[in-house]
Amino acid sequence: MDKKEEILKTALKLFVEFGFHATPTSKIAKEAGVANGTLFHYFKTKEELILVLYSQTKTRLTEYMYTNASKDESLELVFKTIYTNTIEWAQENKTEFYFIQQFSTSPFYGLISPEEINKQAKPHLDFLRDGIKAAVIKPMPVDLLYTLINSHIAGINQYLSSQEFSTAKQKKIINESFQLLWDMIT
Amino acid sequence: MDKKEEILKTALKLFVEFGFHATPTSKIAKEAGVANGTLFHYFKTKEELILVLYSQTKTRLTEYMYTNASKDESLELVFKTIYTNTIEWAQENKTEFYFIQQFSTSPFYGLISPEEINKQAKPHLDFLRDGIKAAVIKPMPVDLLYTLINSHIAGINQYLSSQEFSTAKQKKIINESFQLLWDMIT
DNA sequence: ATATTTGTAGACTGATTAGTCAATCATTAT
DNA sequence: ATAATGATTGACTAATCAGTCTACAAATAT
Repeated sequence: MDKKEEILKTALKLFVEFGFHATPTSKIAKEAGVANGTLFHYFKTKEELILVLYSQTKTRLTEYMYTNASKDESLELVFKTIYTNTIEWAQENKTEFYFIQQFSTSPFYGLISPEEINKQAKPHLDFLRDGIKAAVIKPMPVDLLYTLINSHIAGINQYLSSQEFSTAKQKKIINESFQLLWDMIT
Repeated sequence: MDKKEEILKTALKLFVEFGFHATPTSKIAKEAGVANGTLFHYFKTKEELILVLYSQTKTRLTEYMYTNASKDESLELVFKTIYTNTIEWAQENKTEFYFIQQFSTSPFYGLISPEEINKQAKPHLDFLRDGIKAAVIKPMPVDLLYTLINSHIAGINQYLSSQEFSTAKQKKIINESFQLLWDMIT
């Protein structure tokens, strides 16, 4: 399954660089070093390729978010770990993160089933509900909370990507902006 | 200049509904009720049409943001007016707002000159700098502040668009989320 | 009135596109 | 060994695309 991976990897890169509109399948195949037909062997249509790419990438991010977030710790610490993980992943996988955003604000997003969207969001919403029940997080609609947190993270990430920061400086920004967010929601 | 407006209006709608990749100029012309050649009379290329559409729409939003934000009022009140204006505009011009987001997270955004980006952001950054000087807003990089505020607004707007709220409920959400943001940055 | 520019039309084109197909090649199962 | 299955190829096609061109109409200037 080496070629399939190569196609996905190349497609991701080209979509981010040139956009969906200006990335022909022929270019993807060529740059991936496979024949035209091979692409369509693995993906029935260009659209399917795009959708698979999104689901896969989004899943990878979601999985990474919860690494080392052991439930034994305090709610704040777990939340901070998830927060930090997310920004770290975004910084280390800029193309992937940008692709997720590009996809999410495109008409393609409407093709993702509500089930899949809910499935992706569920762990986060559950976590926030726990936080409210424990009277740590302010009582408000979890959907609103979730959107607010996501937007905040997107913002921080945009800022971190806009300039070159040293690792130390970067850590400082992440810590401080976490505190802003945490104070806002608790 | 009726037809030019019609082309822009139709293009906006179609780009949001189908995306850049799946909106041929022929479809825009047809739905706008003009001939194919007319579109290219007003816009040299499809790309130019897209760029003009963005600049125009972004300018309209920026102008609307400052309506009734008289500098005589307190900083908080001015900021709240701008905040409320923005969300109101976004809610009343959902297609336009969505287009701005779609464009901003697409490779087309890279074609906007730094001058134009700075020009659009300048009034906002100046305002924030004043707020910091007046010791009202927390001292931090204005770029970070700006990004954070923008993201917050995008989030609230997304939430407001996700469900149908009554006008009263909507106002309540806007007020409360403003308070969250204001507390966060002051 | 006449000339000039500007707006509008839509048929047309050359290039490009997504996707197909028939034919090999590689791998695994029998 | 032989059969069967899946992977891979690249030439091919039918459709579509952005953009051109010629012609004419309307408005404006001289």
